[in-house]
Amino acid sequence: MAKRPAAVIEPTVDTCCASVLSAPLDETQARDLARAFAALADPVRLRLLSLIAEAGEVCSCDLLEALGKAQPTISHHTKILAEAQLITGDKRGRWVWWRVEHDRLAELRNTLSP
Amino acid sequence: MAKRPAAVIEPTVDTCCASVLSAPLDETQARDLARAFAALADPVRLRLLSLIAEAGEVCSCDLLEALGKAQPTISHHTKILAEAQLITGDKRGRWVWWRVEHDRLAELRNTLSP
DNA sequence: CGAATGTATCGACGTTTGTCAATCCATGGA
DNA sequence: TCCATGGATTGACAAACGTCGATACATTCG
Repeated sequence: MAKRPAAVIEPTVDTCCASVLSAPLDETQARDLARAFAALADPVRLRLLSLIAEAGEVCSCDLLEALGKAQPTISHHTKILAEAQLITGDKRGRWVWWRVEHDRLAELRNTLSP
Repeated sequence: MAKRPAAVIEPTVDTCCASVLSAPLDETQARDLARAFAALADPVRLRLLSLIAEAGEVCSCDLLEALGKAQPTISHHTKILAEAQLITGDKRGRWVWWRVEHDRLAELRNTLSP
């Protein structure tokens, strides 16, 4: 399990999003952050994310049967997660391989820190 | 600023929610977590949360003018945040004083940790 | 090339969500 | 007791969202 490429990650973080707790957000910050959390506000997307995280890399076809949803539905959800930069897709041959953007996840985590 | 009562907080944490990244979520976990993130997925609620966090304690009347929304709208949002256990309201006299549930916020933060 | 297959896009449908005017409830002061 | 005030609830409406069948696009294989 977890054939993630070892990775050293987590260098460039928290240069993007303001913390919710440190100072009142202006409307733009609030709108952007809300959009990011909205990507996490769906059970199918959370399961999708956790499946990708566990496997390291997954192609959409695997997600289909794992989640019991129609193919356009899965495609819809991967798109939303990708737009939120929580996953990225790599099209290799006929398949798209998805992996988690751990840096982005850390950014979001930081917005909830004091 | 920040007249928070000193507080020692952050003792009992992470006994509630499974991490999104450690193992695939089942449908129940995913549904509950999604509901929690949905509470954060609205710009008005994020600003509300950050206003309460900054002030330590705020009554709804102050939030009204700060956010430029009608009173039922504010009431609606505080209810959703309270149901998600992200804030708690204390009715003292005629006013309700809101404060942030930092423990709950830490729980959510942990669900995004590896 | 043409058939097969993995994904994305489109269109439609039912549900959920954010918003506010009107109203109700509860508390405190006259 | 009566009135004033802060907040919650109700009802209505428009916008956004999740879902899937049909279809289009792209790549691979024969």
